[in-house]
Amino acid sequence: MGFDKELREHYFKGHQKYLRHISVDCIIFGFYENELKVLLLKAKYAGKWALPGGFILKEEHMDNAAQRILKQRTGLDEIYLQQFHVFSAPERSTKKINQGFLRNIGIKADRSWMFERFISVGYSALVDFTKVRPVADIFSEACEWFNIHKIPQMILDHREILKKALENLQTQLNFHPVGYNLLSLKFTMPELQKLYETILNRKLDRRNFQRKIAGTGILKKLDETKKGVAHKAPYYYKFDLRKYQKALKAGMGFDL
Amino acid sequence: MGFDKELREHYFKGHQKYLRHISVDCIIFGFYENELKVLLLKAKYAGKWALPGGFILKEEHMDNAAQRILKQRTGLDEIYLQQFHVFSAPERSTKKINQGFLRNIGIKADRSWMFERFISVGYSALVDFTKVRPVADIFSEACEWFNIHKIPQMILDHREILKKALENLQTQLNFHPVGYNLLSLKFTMPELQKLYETILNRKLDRRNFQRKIAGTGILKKLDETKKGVAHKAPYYYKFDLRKYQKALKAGMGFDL
DNA sequence: TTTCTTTGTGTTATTATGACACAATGATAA
DNA sequence: TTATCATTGTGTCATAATAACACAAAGAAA
Repeated sequence: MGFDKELREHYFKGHQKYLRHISVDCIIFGFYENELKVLLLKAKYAGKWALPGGFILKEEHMDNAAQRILKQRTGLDEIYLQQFHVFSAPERSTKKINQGFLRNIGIKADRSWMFERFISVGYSALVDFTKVRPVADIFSEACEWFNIHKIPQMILDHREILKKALENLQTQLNFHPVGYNLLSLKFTMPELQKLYETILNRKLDRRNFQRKIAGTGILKKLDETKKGVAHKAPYYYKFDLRKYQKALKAGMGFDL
Repeated sequence: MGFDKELREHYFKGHQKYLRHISVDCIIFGFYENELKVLLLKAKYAGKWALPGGFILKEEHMDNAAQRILKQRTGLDEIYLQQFHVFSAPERSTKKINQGFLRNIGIKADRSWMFERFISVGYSALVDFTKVRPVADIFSEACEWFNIHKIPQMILDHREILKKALENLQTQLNFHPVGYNLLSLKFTMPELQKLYETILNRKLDRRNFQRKIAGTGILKKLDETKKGVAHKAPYYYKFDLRKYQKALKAGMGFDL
């Protein structure tokens, strides 16, 4: 079958295309139905889940490698992303796991470049959940969203990477356009607040939140209100991109 | 001569010891005579200066590689350091520069691993200037401190790396023990303030600074005052390490 | 003894923050 | 048709943090 041929190709000839010892792992954050979610892949046979990842082409910028990988998994171009940490423990990628995987699909390869040690650079990506069309890679049998607080068993140190990514998202909240990238173009104030609450994992005062956000001037209130909703309909807002980016550089100027 | 033998060894056999394609570059910050300084190496023949750097042993944690490199350049153990960014532009390390260097010292080697592309992880280190004993490496003819605002011509993208390191130091100021690592055990309030002013590159109000720092409870005032100084003698202070580390986790709780 | 610069310790006006109240809205139920 | 009720929009107030500023104490130098 075609997949196996592609896999063999990868194990035996991948080192001609990619840099050795370096990989990229992406944490793709989305926000849907008031939940913070991450996109994960189910590793074939292993039964465990994995972060979307890949390798760096010999003449490719690492940021572009991350973009390429993200495009393949989500279908989206120009995703907002940033590197947040390098994971370099020598024991983090073990030969055994990879070899076990190969045996399962009937490939014998003891000296593949894939068995060498890998140092992985973690990238954090913020995407519009509704625009993503998840696609599994050749190592995986599924590609699905998971609630950040209901993560399944994961391979290698991927759980640890995920944890670090979330911590990073929390501490850097005021320096990155989470609202713009995780929400749709139009959104209501309660939606924006819920996003912040979900990321920070704590309640915020509704009135103070509104005052502080409004105080930065990054929002444009629309005349339109949300339709078909019980109780009082909230107004829609859009970001004032110029002011948003300006405010982010200075760190938004408020604590929540 | 011994150096050349070591160099040949490195170019021809280094790939047996080290991971390919990955290097570590360190920005070593020190504070002396009210100036923020960085430790640089003068590249042999090139005439330009370079960041202290090196490679990762095949079974070594990247953090340990950085510690090992720092130990060799400064003589110090257990230096405070943190990774801050990965530099991965494919054109950042050019074959030409390395080959030119080799020609200058009379070595012919077209296919050395050193000519392959390198992705470099930037580490930021905070050290006690007075304890450092600078030592050049085999690629360098000198190892010296430079004022952060008087940086000489540098090789490759090292200037850019330095810039990013400084930006990182500035934005992360409240999350890292700059005072504890850059000053001596005993220090005066004006010294601490000058450190902050130098890093942030702006003046701070003397009285407000003192109040905010004192407010965190991270300082212990000593009975001793500084001797042999013109005008009123300032008191010495020490850090209350327990409270310092606690305060850092929360980000010090103040803006300067 | 006087001068002069720097340190130590205030005060005050302004601004930001957290805690809280009430009227307006509009779908749903009576 | 009207009442209900959860939710939104907007406001107030007490408190805390901040910026701006003043003056006395120290102690070497003149």
